[in-house]
Amino acid sequence: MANDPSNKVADELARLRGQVNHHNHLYHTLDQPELSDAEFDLLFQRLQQLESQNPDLVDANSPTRRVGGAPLAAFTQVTHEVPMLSLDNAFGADDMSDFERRIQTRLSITDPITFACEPKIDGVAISLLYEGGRLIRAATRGDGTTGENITDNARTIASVPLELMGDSYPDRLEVRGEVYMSLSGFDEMNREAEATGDKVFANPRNATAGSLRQLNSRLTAKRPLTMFCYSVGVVEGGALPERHSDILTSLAGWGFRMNPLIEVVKGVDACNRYFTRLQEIRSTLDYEIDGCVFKVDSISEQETLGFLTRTPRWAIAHKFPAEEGVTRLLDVEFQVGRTGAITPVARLEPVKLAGVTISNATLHNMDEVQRLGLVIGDMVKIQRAGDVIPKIVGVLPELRADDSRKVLLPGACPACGSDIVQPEGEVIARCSGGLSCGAQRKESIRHFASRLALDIGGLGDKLVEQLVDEQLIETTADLFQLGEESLVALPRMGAKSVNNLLVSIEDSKKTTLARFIYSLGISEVGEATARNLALHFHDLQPLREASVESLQEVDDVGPIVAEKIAAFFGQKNNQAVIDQLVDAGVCWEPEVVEAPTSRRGLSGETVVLTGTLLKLTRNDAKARLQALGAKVSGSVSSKTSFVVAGDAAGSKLTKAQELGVLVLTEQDLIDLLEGG
DNA sequence: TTGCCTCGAGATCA
DNA sequence: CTCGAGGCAA
Repeated sequence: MANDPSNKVADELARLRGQVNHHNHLYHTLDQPELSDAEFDLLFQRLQQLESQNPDLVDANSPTRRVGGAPLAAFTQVTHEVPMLSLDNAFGADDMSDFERRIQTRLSITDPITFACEPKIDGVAISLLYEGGRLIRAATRGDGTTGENITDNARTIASVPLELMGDSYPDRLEVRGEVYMSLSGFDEMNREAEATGDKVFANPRNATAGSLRQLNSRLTAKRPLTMFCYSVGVVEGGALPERHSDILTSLAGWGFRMNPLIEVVKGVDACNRYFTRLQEIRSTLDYEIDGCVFKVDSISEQETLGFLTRTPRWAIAHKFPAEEGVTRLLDVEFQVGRTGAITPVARLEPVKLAGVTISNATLHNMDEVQRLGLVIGDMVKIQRAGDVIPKIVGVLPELRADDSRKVLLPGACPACGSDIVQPEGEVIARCSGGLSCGAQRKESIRHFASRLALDIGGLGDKLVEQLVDEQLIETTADLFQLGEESLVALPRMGAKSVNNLLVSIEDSKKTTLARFIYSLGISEVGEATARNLALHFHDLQPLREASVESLQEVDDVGPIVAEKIAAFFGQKNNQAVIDQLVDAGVCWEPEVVEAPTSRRGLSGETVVLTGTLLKLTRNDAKARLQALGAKVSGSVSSKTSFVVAGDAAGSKLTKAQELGVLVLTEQDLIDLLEGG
């Protein structure tokens, strides 16, 4: 075998790949090229040529693949093995002191804490997963639990290592960081776009997010993306150092790009000085930052500190003060929410602020309007902080125009004309129309279909609006009675859209008790309370009959919330809608308390069974897949993780092959179920 | 809340 | 080909 010529070629390919990777790393990650561009091109072309002569020896992680590959049908979902959390925010030196004090208390020490300080890059967070030192998957952060598989796109980013350097890396290693565009790269890209008549991007952050969501990675490859790494997720088959800063050093050694401004300091005062210094040099950087991140440097201390619900206790983000803008308040409109709450919304003269054009801002309630002393026609100060929501922070009364008019709460609901009531001492004014108010009906249906509720894809605001206005539906239960005939009659609803909608309505029937409770839209019952109710009552029936007293036994449910819940189930029409939903086939598995350590191997995956299974019954296969967290669906789409094809599989198999969806045999499935 | 990409519908042209 | 809706990210 040693004399097999293909081995020699393979060796040569490996050597060239190594060289290209090495010089790529020197150029893109370390910014210290040793070859001229021409010399590098020569090397690269040699690799390309050899690969094109030996297509069977081409590696998926070859640097030549950075130019992108064939377009995807759609992104698949990825479940993060270690959730990608967000960070708590500090809004000043006081918050920073509190942060250090909390840490000292929890660790029972009084010495200053050692922190790693980093600039907070204004880009898009991603996760890179390596196995045996090879990039096998890249994913967006998504909601922190589930993101999108953007491996093809990430491969095109020159500073993302395709193969790790050295040999001391863990066998499985997930590296996290921020993808962004340098300001110079962004400007150059827009200049070119302008020259060729293409559309220009509004700001580097949105351009980055858009580039990563490109199904055609060849287009992503043309965008000037780069990344800084800042933490790790999964680590298996190898150990990392005891300090965060040393982990980053290890990462750099394996080929990851690190921000050069990262520093380790002692004590919160030094953190604040770092913050001030970064604020000063912010405008000189070639990338956008919106603040600093401070992390407890000791990993064992991090572990002792642990996590709150959504954020680690050992890290905090300190954002720079928000940019302010001034514009004119053109009008205040009133929107009606799901529970009838009337919310004033400011219509503003469009103004550029931090890279986007602001023309709307919520005002929350009339107290806020009073507090600001808002008058229509006023010039107002607006902010768009690190958070995303624009906010009116004040008025400039000296610029008040003569034709200004006061903001008045309307007496009647703008949607249905019912009286607007505001109980004494309450901040929120409400439409008294209940579900006879079209706006409230629309909002409750929209809530029912929303992602965290029954997640009916394709049923957006506009469609709900149409369905209610055309009187095709009145309650959420009516959604399940919708037929093809009535839907195709709607504007912009062709056969395809109608079918997609009906399929996602059908899919939504299989849900969880917690989602179902949440979907009902009971006042004060959000995602967390719905989950607590589901865990406490295990099924719907006892909840439907629960007394105010027994409801208060549920975690985080006090007298007020209990009263709201009991009142909701006390209404005959609510009970009737629930009956109709259950009759229509909305169902859920009995609620089991999930052990926090149990990792369900297929969660987030969608599986389709087709053809005749010989060794398993269909129901058995379905139940066992679901037990592993998979969603078993009836139709193949690009979201399908894999299709199990039994005997005499038909159109679903064809569809799967068309979409390039993985197809497993029955034996594969059995192996999967038994082996994990 | 805005900006981005994708998809499907419907218009326009061949 | 253009437009608008839906979904995603911050």
